[in-house]
Amino acid sequence: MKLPLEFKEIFEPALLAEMELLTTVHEAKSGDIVVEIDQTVSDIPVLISGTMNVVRIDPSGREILLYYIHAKESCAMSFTCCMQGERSEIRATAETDIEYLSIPISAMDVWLSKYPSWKSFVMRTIRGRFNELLNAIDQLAFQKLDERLVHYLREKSRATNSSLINLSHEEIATDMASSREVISRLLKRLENDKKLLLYRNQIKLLKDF
Amino acid sequence: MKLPLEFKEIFEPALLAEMELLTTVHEAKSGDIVVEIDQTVSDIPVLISGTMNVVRIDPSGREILLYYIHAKESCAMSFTCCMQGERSEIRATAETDIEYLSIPISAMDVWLSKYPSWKSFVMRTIRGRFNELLNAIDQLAFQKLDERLVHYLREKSRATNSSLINLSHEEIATDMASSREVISRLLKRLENDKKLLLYRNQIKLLKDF
DNA sequence: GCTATCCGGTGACTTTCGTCACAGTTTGAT
DNA sequence: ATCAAACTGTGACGAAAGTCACCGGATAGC
Repeated sequence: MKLPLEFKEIFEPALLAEMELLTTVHEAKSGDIVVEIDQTVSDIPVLISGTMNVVRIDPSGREILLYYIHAKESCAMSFTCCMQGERSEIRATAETDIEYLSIPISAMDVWLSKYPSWKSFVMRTIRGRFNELLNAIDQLAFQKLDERLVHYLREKSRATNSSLINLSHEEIATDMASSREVISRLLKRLENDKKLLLYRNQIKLLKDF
Repeated sequence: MKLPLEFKEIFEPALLAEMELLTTVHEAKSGDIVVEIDQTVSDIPVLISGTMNVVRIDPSGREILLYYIHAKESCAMSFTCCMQGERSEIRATAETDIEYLSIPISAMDVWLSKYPSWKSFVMRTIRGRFNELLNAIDQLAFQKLDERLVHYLREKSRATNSSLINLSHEEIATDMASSREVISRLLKRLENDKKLLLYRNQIKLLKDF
């Protein structure tokens, strides 16, 4: 039995049985790319454990972090994308070490008609991603960089389940489509405000962050 | 026969027959709100003719235009949202006078399992909206306001199918989450560059816009 | 016609953010 | 141990965008 217990609460028994037959469990190490941009997606990952991050790289190569995918969630863009045989617009990377179920597109297509619990899972996932994107848009359109930085650190902390964040200022700047010096300064201000502590390649979030 | 010819190319005959029975055709005037924020959506609009716009209003009331919906397209957010009985996160407004098919959620749910052409329509729509949102994010994250303004005017022109744009600078500023004075100045610069002509409540885009 | 309101234009100023330059420290490779 | 590379900190400057103040002209309602 490869499926985790939690899945039994989400999916109906007949579907679980098919899953046992048709899907495979994969692992990836933190940093591994799971879905690459321009790749034609033929299998859909559903996360069993760990976290993935999803990054957009625009046509001229500029990069920005969109959101995280947590356990028991999946990549909505991949659904819709591979169902039409299109290429991925985003990159999904393992944020932590992860385990995921790889679902062949053929199965996913059939299940959509056959199993209400799968249909509802797909719709829930898509809805979740829409909301994350709207969130990202709110952030970009309305928040100043210092607020965005706080939000970024909170999400990162949640994604890695730790108040210790292992990133250089440069990496944060890339995720936020900003520049290293600006991020350094904002972080320094947060440190002065006793919200966090700065180390080399590491940030410790304090209680009242 | 209420369904437009174009739909026959998209949907299979059996589905078209059900559509005739289960759906109703509605009209709305330019400016009418079709889907309101926080509204629980029980019917999904599929555009027959005209254009709708989709606007996000963040929790603190700030507003930004996300994208347009053209004929033979639908509102992906509504799909996923109403399938879960959730409330809408966005507002859809008639940009021009429109005609649309109103599809009860119950039908839409059944069709998803029953008709491949409907399933593929839904997936195509969702994919399209994802791409529009990614587009909006690219714009916000990477483009300067003057480039965004040009992009905005192009899209508006496409949405209304006219090179004459009837908007005050204030309205444009709202759509772009910016301020009136800034937009006025940028428009003036575009006029000096012979890209457009400015009138009261109206902008005429020139050939080499 | 008269007036209140809306709309566009513009100068002056501030804030926010990005860029350049450079320096000191840590780290890793040889 | 030495040296190069990576990381952080910071001052100085500039560009982009937002804000404030005010103006004159157009428009709509009466």
